[in-house]
Amino acid sequence: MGTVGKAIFLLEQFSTEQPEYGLSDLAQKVSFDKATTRRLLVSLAEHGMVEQDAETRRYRLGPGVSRLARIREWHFPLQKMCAPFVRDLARETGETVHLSEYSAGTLLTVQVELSARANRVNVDVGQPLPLHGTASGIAFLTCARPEITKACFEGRMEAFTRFTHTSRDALEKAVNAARARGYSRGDQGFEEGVASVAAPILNTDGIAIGTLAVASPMSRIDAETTERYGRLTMQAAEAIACQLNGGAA
Amino acid sequence: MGTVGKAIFLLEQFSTEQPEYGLSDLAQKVSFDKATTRRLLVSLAEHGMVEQDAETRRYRLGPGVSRLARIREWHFPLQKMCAPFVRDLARETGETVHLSEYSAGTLLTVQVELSARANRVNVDVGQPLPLHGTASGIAFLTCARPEITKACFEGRMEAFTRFTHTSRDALEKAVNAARARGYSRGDQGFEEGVASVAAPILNTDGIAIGTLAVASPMSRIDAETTERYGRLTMQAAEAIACQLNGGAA
DNA sequence: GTCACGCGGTTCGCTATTTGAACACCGATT
DNA sequence: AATCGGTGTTCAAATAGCGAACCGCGTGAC
Repeated sequence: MGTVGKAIFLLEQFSTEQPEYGLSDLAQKVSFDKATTRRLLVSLAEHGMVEQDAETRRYRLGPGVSRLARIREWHFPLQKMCAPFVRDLARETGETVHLSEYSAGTLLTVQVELSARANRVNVDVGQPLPLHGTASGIAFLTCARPEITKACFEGRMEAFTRFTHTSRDALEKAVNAARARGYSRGDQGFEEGVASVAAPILNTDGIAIGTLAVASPMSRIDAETTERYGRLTMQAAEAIACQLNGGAA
Repeated sequence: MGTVGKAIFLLEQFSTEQPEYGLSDLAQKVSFDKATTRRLLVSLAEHGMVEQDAETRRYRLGPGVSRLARIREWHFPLQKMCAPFVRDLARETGETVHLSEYSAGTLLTVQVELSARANRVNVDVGQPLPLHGTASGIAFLTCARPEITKACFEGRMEAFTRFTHTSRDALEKAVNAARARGYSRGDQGFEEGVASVAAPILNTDGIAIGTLAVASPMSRIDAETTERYGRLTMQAAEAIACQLNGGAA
């Protein structure tokens, strides 16, 4: 791994559950030398990508990352643009809706609108979703760049539940079915008792950049509602794509 | 400059005005070798910090930066938290209000609420504000970490207008006056015809992390309104700090 | 058509940067 | 005061980065 790879790897250790690290913690977690870790952190800190608490000496993400993100959101306002669609879909279905964006091998949850019901599916912002094991992932694979699909098919497929597709064959079948249908179904592939539908959000070239998904407890779901949610999700994803790309159209 | 420094420097070239670069453009802009630039970009792309348009082959900021920013905002929701205060202050004053956060030597504009008046001051999100030349900067310096103040006093002070403080003496006087007053005044130090007041936002240690500022056209401002806006800004900044740090309190 | 230019991308020997074990430090805790 | 858990620093060894020169491709001039 190159030096910048390591530096970014450090940044990626920070999460909502673990937003701060001491030097040694972090060095151990990524198994770099303490000295190395420190030099990287100092470099990052010089540019505001991390900051060190003056008192506790612990490190956390700095203002620099927010700055970069604002620049990106400025000319590619995925989140802002999708917010109303996500809300509407959540209202129409009464279920948890989440929006994900593809990044470096997985789908990252960007936005979540939780169901108002007591029995609901919880998804966290920032949570990565495996391509092979979720409705979102399968929807994404229906229109992903060939390299990505290939890498996914050829990689190891972890089994999250006893329903997870773990063979290339099974996955390919699921993807093809989803492609034909226009939306994907995920039956407890990632978490037992959860059924989802998802549709890809396409860019101008017809390549998926992310997905929109509805996740419900199995108990509330039958073939008919699945179909209904699937259609709604698909329509919302298309509307998003339309606004993202065309503007008007 | 170390390798990670260079990598981040690349990221910092992207801005709202110039959100995309070709390889050669970028290499020339930062004056690195093309090969170097490319290697860095590839490393960054592997982690989603930049992405390359499949068609035009140009590079832009990737989803990775948004992800990191979301993690940061999650446990340090500066922007979300400040939004209502910024709006209220804008409503009370009828002028443009902007919130900045300190990062790597300057204040970065995080949020702007523009005045509804036709004749108003415009500030862009992401715009960096020099410490020595703006009301925000001076407010920040009243409670900055000593190293920062020192570096600023000893560094070169660019003159943006004929009113900019360019000597250590003048700046120090302005900072001291602001500290005594509780808020800073900036009279056309950055842009002619613009008068601002600003107050620092402090962390638990009493160190400034950012500023809140009101910017008005000179024509609408007199000593009395300046004083009024100053007080309002100060109060809002204190309220923000209180909520950021204490929670309740 | 073809020539030359500009562009993205790649190669490979040289060298400077990074590396990490060992060490120094500082503040709590016993 | 001695031990522990942590941050931060040093320096010879080695690894990773560097960049001039290179390829291949598309484009526009002539």
